[in-house]
Amino acid sequence: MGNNNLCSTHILRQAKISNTKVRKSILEFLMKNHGPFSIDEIHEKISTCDSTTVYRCIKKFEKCKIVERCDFGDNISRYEYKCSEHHHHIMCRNCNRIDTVKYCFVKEMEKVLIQQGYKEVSHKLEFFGICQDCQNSNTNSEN
Amino acid sequence: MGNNNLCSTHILRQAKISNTKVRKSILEFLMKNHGPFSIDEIHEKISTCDSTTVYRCIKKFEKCKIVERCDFGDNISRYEYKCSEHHHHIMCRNCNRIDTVKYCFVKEMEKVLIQQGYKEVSHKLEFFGICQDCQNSNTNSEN
DNA sequence: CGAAAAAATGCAATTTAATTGCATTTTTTA
DNA sequence: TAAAAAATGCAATTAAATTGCATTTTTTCG
Repeated sequence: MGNNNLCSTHILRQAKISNTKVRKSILEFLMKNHGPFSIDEIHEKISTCDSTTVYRCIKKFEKCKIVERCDFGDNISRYEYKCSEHHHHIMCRNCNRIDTVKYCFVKEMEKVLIQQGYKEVSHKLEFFGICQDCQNSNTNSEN
Repeated sequence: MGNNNLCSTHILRQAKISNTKVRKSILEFLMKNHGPFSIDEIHEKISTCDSTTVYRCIKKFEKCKIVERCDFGDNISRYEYKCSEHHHHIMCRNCNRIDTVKYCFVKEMEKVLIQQGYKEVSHKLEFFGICQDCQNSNTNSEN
């Protein structure tokens, strides 16, 4: 088996999680292919395992920061291999096609997207952090 | 009944949708209170109607651009009255408290949030538009 | 290496946000 | 004010995601 196998194995080892056949398949699929994928899309490619297992693997990957979740507001979570360069996405409101956006200042980015041929461009931006109340009280709801 | 009632009635009329008791209650609640709310939260306040009706009203409001949907990646849609000034949100990763963010350049904004006392600040930014394929073919999946 | 411990998997069942169908009620039209 | 159109309540359904548990695979460590 080739380089990719070694690579995925290495990543799993480094994350200190079990190096199973299913995890390797999922990780290799995500590493070889661009763009965020839904659980269903991943499951279709990794046809050898149950979809529950995909859910569990991806959840583990997310916790280990191997993948990142993207939300496009259609109640379907999509996941992407967390590669080096910071980027965003654009989804067509009509066909749901997802493209990569490499620029990073909101208004500027929208202009570039319009130049690229997209129309009716808008964006969703949400922030996450730990608020002061939570910093003071030590209650932490993460498991 | 006071000014708020007139106001919500006017908005519904302007949107050319029926001016019902339930819709007025929901709209007035959203107009009086800041921050995006889940269907459950709205339903608890508008205790006189079925939750299905809240879903349907909010969907209608969204279509008429009276409210805007926010996604924080927890599989719960939240809705906010679409007031004049452009802004974003920050949700505490621990307690899910949601605050308003009035600034608008990503990295700058993160700095301001950190100055405001938030820690471990990150953001999610997704774009939406109509891609060239969809502009060319006239298939439109919206109903 | 090989047995014990730990972790992952498959399958079935469950949870929960959201949607749909349909009879009834309310609102709008004219 | 009567007819038409739209909204509502309730029950049932859909679909993404989660959980429990028996079985299998992987890891640990003597």
